[in-house]
Amino acid sequence: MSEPLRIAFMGSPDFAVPVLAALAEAGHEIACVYSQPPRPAGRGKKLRPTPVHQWAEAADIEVRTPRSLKKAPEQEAFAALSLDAAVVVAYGLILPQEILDAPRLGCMNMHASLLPRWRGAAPIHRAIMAGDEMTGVQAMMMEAGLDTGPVLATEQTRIFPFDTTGSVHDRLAGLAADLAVTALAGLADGTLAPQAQAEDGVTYAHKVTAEDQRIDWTKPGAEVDCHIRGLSPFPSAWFSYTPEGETEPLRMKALMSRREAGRPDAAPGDVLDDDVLVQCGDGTAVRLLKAQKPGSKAMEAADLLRGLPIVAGARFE
RNA sequence: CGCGGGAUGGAGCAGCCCGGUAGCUCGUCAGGCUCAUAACCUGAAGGUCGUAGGUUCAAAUCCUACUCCCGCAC
Repeated sequence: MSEPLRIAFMGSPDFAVPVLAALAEAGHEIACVYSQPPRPAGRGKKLRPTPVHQWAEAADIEVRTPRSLKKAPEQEAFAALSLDAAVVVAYGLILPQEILDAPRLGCMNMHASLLPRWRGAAPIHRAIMAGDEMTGVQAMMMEAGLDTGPVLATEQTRIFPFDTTGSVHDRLAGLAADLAVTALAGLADGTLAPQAQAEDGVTYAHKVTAEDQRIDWTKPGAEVDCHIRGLSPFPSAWFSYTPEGETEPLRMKALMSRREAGRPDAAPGDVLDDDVLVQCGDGTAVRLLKAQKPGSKAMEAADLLRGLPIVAGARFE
């Protein structure tokens, strides 16, 4: 193993936890963990620390949760850590130049896309929603711009037709954990040289909003399929369905799908058989393999259909 | 005290408002039919109806508290 470094870790969601754990496992001294402040979340509006926060607390590492790093006192406190490096993974705060400059080796970010494609907040979602066939994680040196820094190391993975944001997320988190350790070592001993990102092919992975979630059955089957898998399991795609004899529509979540052939005479949103095959806009269809109705957990289509009749001729909106 | 939905054999649900023998679809097991089958027929096993109290002659059903789950909001 390489020289142990004194580092800070900055991250918030689940995705960042394996990276933090791997760095600790590799023998680095985690001087401090920065994470988003606990926010009211979940039912009941309880304050909930981020997954990174919880992990660090359990490991008895100091956790700081500033709202911002733009003010001098926070920056001084950060500089006072006398760090070799900072590793940043989905932290959620802008790092001002003063912070970026403080660690001896700089700040290294782990990003879940093949830059310069999908700079920004939701790279995994956007890659799958766009139908990308390849993605990956990259270690890069942070600059003032949004995910614009030079890349140290890359690990790629394919996106399969059966992948969801959840499955790719977990795969990339594992890759990121390993890559962070080797990239940090390479950065420290100078064997890895940062390479500037390509100037072409820049796209931005905008945060997924509530309006992004509703399924538009008039879109081509490929898009609907990618939309469903790209938003699964979180925040999830949904559509509206009013069962026979009911007046209130149900808000149904679609969590897994597969593309299939449609029927030339069917309209988008029509259910074509008794196993939730749904017509899309370009004459192809999408079969729902996993879905969720209000009040219930996500279910395989077969389980769902036992309690909720959806037969050929039904219609999704 | 953010709003709402839910917990019933292995799975998904109905029954609850108007208390009184536990029901449906599927799965499992056994047998039958069939060249054969995830098909069909017959039969069987499997449930302290989330937990704890209360009301009642009697509670899945009414009342109270609690636990866990789901959606919205965030």
